Amino acid sequence: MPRITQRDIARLAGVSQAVVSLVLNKRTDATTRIAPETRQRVLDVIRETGYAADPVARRMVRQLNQIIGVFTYESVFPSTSADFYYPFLRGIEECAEQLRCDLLLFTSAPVVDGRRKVFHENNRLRIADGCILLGRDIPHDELARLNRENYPFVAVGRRDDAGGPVPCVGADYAAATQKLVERARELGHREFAYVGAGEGAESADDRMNGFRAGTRGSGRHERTAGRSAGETLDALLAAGVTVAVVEGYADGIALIRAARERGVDVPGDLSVVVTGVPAESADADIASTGFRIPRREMGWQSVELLAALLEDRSSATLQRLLPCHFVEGQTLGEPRKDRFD
Amino acid sequence: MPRITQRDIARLAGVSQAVVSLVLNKRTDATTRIAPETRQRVLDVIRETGYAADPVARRMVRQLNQIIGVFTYESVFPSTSADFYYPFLRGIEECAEQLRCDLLLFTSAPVVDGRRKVFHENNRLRIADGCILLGRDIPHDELARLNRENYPFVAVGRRDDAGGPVPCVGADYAAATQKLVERARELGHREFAYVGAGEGAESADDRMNGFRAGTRGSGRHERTAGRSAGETLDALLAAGVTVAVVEGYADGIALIRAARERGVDVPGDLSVVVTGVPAESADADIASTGFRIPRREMGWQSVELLAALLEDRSSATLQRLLPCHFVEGQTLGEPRKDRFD
DNA sequence: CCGAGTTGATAATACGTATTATCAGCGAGG
DNA sequence: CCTCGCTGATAATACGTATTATCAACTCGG
Repeated sequence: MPRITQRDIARLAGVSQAVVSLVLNKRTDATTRIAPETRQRVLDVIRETGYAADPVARRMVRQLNQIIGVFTYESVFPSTSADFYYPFLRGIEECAEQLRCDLLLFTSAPVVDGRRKVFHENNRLRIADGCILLGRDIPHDELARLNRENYPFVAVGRRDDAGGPVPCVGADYAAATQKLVERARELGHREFAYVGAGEGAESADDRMNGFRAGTRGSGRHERTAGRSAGETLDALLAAGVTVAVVEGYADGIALIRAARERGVDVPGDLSVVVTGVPAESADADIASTGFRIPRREMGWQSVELLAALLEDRSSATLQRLLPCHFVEGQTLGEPRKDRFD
Repeated sequence: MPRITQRDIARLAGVSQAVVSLVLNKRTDATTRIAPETRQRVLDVIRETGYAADPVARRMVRQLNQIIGVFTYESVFPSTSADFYYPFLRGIEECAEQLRCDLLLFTSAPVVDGRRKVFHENNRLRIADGCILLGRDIPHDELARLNRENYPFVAVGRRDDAGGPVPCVGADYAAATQKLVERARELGHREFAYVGAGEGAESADDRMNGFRAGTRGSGRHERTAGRSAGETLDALLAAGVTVAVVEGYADGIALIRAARERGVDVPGDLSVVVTGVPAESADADIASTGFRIPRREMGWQSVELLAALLEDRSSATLQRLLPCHFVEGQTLGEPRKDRFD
């Protein structure tokens, strides 16, 4: 049962294949004219046979596939990754839908050590017109290669240059973190500490930079790697810190829990602000103060930016930074005046 | 920045386009021979350029693209749909990954009245090798048309015939529901009621059939449409029902809550079993008894079945039914012996 | 030194559609 | 009668890949 083609329609209507195509595409240029009765005859046959043009052949002729690739550095749907990827993907899906594009998830990329690699043996990136890159951290060399190959892509999350500026849609962690510090300062805080790596990924760098700007370089830096929340808490209290700016949400929650367990009042004895509160806070018992990352909007705009790149390479701004909105929680308060009494 | 083609590769490697194609397809027939050094030269260029064959052109000639379409009747990522789609997609992603296939989400299909339509103006189904259909209910006419057009697809969830058997991977609601009833019978229950539509969708039909088989036709049927949980509860109690077999999880929870509010003890006064408990019960305060739908496994097997269809049209079993596992909760108990005393 | 067989590569073609160039027919104006 | 302009349709081609037929060069046995 071979597929019905325009040739078949043409034969049935007693015309040429070209006429069928012209009728289908409703061409009414001055250059292409079709007699009304001929057009009707073709339309009749099409209706009778239920013919529909093969979209694949159609795409052969038009260059773009209307397919946007989505490359995730971890599997998308396992629940461990879900909370992270979901909001981004929601925005991506919504924008793609509006642009009438399909989304291609590169599940074929082999997972090595829990991570996918863009450039592997049988790379299929070019199936899509362009690609959205999604991941906690994206290897610098892969970004560089994408740039080198002039492949249209957009990273979700700000990225440092890699053989040229990397097209990306990020969140303005620096400004948001700085604003958190300023707010704490207004409440009377003077002893700040940044809790987390503070380096490595761009997102950490940005937060640390914002922290430094807000504290005028006077803040402490408590690294969490290899330490328990309790140990970090001890270090903070010993140093006389009154407000902890925590890099990761999970670390923030852990710190607050550790404080509660020891009878350290939050925010009475120690204020804790988190640089990234999930959209739906999983821990209902703790309403942490901090800012929200506009993940959905980032997803949306990354697709929009990619579409702009595909239309016109000389697009204005290759990098977009979206503002984060303050989240009023219950873990930031005034510092205790009498704490050294 | 035109697309890289085999012609480009051929030029760079100093061979003809045909050789590139032959190398790519790893042809080792006696009729097609390629010198090892030539092959290597081509492979080198391919690797350097990151070339990947245009799937659309490929599809023109061959049948397969290594692309599996995923058609969802609602948007996937919005949180309202997430809980439903998520487990299916997890299985789909995992299986596709193993098969080295990419997933194409048909986000281009326009959403009308909150639902997508497969067959619309510019249908792109054939870009994929085949398609997984995912949705609470799938229009019968679309299934029929897919069958008529001989397009390879698999529906997730059992479907009635539509111009022939519909390839699908479903859950055996009938058997699972019947087993629930039997279990209640063993505990001493004799007054059963099925709560829900009990018809319309295949999933409802199956549950109802299982219920009828389990009750030997003696059970009641309480429809929920247009009624509050309280009204349903009243009807159940008035009829002397001791165990309610509830179609939807949300309805089940609502019924239990309504009972609690009125001081009706569950399961003391009324047992409630649910025909479909989510993997991660969102309502932590209620551990409902029922069975779990193997959503992830359904997703996985649907891809596997589709792959089988693509390899060999005369596949053995077009329809698969997976068993549901009993979930021991706290809403099914022995009926009160003295309730009429 | 010639015909046959082998090796390695290429030219040609098909897939189904969209588009462009071309062409046959015809009526009108010169 | 010839040419021009116009109408309506067709032939030809391109898109990128896979496959088949073909072909040049070389080897080898006789």
